[in-house]
Amino acid sequence: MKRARVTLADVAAVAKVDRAVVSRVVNKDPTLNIRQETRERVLAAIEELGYRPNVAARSLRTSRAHMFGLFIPDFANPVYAEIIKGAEAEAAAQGYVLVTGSAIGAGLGEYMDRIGQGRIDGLLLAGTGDDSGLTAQLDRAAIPWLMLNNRSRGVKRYVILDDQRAAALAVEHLVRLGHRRIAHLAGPSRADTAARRSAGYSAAMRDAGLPEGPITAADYTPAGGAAAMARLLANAPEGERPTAVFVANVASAIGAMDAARAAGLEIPRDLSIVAVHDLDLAGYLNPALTTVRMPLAELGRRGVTLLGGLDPDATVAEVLAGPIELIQRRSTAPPPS
Amino acid sequence: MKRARVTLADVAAVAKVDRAVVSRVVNKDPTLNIRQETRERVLAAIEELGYRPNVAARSLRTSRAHMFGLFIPDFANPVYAEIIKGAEAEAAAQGYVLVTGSAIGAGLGEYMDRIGQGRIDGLLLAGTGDDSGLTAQLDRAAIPWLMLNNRSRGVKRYVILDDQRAAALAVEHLVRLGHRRIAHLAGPSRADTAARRSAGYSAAMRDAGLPEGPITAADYTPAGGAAAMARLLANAPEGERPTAVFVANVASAIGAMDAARAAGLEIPRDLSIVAVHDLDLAGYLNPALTTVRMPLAELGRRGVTLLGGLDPDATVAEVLAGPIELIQRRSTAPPPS
DNA sequence: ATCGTGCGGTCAATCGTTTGACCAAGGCAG
DNA sequence: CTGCCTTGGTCAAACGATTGACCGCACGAT
Repeated sequence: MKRARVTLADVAAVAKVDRAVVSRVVNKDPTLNIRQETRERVLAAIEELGYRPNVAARSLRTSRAHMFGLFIPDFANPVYAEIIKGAEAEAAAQGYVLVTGSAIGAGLGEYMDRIGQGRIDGLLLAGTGDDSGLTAQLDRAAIPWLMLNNRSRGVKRYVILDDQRAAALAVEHLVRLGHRRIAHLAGPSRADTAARRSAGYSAAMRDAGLPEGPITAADYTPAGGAAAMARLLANAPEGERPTAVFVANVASAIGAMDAARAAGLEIPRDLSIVAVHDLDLAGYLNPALTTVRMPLAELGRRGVTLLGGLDPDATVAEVLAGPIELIQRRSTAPPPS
Repeated sequence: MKRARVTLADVAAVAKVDRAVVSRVVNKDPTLNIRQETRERVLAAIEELGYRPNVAARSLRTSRAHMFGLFIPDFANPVYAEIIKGAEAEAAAQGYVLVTGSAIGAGLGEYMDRIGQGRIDGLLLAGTGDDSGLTAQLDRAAIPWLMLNNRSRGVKRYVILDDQRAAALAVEHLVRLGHRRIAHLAGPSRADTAARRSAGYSAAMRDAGLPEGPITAADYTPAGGAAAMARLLANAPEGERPTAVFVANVASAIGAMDAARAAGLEIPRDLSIVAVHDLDLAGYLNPALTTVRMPLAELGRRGVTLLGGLDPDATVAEVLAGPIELIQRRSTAPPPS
């Protein structure tokens, strides 16, 4: 069992050529002039020895790490799982490795310290609030970065989804069912997605000629959704309780449904619920949750693509075109008559 | 805006010392003899220039990448999210970066190719079936590896949880409630966790003096759980339908509950359900799901710890001691009388 | 006067790849 | 015969950090 690592020099020795030739063969250098026979000798030697290029040496020399970073707030949020999948697939297609890190314990700053200098060629920031000190630091290190699904103050590089349209789709669905008192369970006030969905809600209500219902902020978690729904129901004057709620996030919606049940309401008979982001899970809930599907994987993919050919100084402001559709299930129905 | 990266040599020049001194200061080399004043000059220069060590150069020289890999089947499975969290926290504590990859598209083999040689110092394999060719390849590359929550044929390095005890806890809970016909919705037949939970189920049934109920295999997904539950109910002779089901995984359980409802059963009145793995979500389902909590984050943490000081040839076979507890919620109740 | 030793550093080889520059031999045109 | 091009490679200097070996000086002991 040989376990000393095999280097270019070893391969070169076996193939009886210079290291340079092996390197150029490995990297398919088009400027290399080589006899077919020699090339085969080299390839055979590589195969025989099981040669794999040493990435450390390679990236020291080329100053490209062939890695992208993806920073997310929390792995437990399945919304990010979709984004990761898309990003990972695209990174793999480009021959890059994706290293996903979360805000566990420390924040992005500490993550960057661990990542160190020269470990990644670009960084995707998903769902991270604005931290202008940090983006400045990234700029100083000349690391291209891009915000996913999140803009923040003064930031000039992001790609987002059309959350406004998603919200409108949800509201229009409720309106079509006959609802007139439609509340909004929004996301946390710091989140840009929350703001965009709220804007979509407001615009759609206006378009439908309806007055805005109560709006309550909630974390993107079941617990947050439950608490917010409880508050929303407690504050509604008797007889003016909303007949439907547009929830900004599917995780909150799960908690919100539970809180509504705890308040004695039956879904969808007494209250319709529709939420943003379609998860596998949504169809198996009780009742199955009506959602708006967003192209999350596509967002991850697009992020990596952009990062690939990005001038560190470039400006990117893109709203991803992609299918956004309403998935109707059992949690929405006409209002009680 | 200076963006040429600053190297040891730059710092050394500013501090008017040799590169070696700077290196030793950065790495806190205990053999270094240095005047306090000089050390401060060096630290000041580092601060002033914003020096960060270049990881490529460092790992080329030391042949340690300060990265661990973690390979999982699917990011969308929240069970892995917990493991990742624990592993990431521990890796961070050790000054390592965790690079988590999934089986997207290609398998572990292709992942290893992208990771290349020398990019990671160790690899954690979570929930990956046996692939002896691959572990052999890892051994050849002298990369320490460890299976998490999964043993496979002939593999001598793993750390697992006490799934057998978890299963027993669940079954005992059902028995205590008075159930006698307890079915088992197992995991996929290839999964080692499924086998261990099934063994726990069988042992607990035996201990309780009860005959094993029907056992059906299901993927660890809502869809898999739904399909399996439908099969299980269809196959049960009238009048001998189980009054409770022990489900091997929480994701399957969500689907299983839905299928039970679709068959006209009410939970827990007609059928009690208890599942392995406690997720945040479980408490907000309708009805809230009784689960067995497993120390998943601890598993990830322990994996990294072991990987840290691991001789590539060592044998590890550990059952993680950690709290396993039943979280009783609304999905379990005494059987119909 | 000599030796040893502790202090406060310096020197330079090394890790494995990449890549611009260079070169020998053969062929062919003038 | 000379000059020049093409083919098929070779040479060696980087990339940036680490680390064992070494060194000059001062001081105290013998």
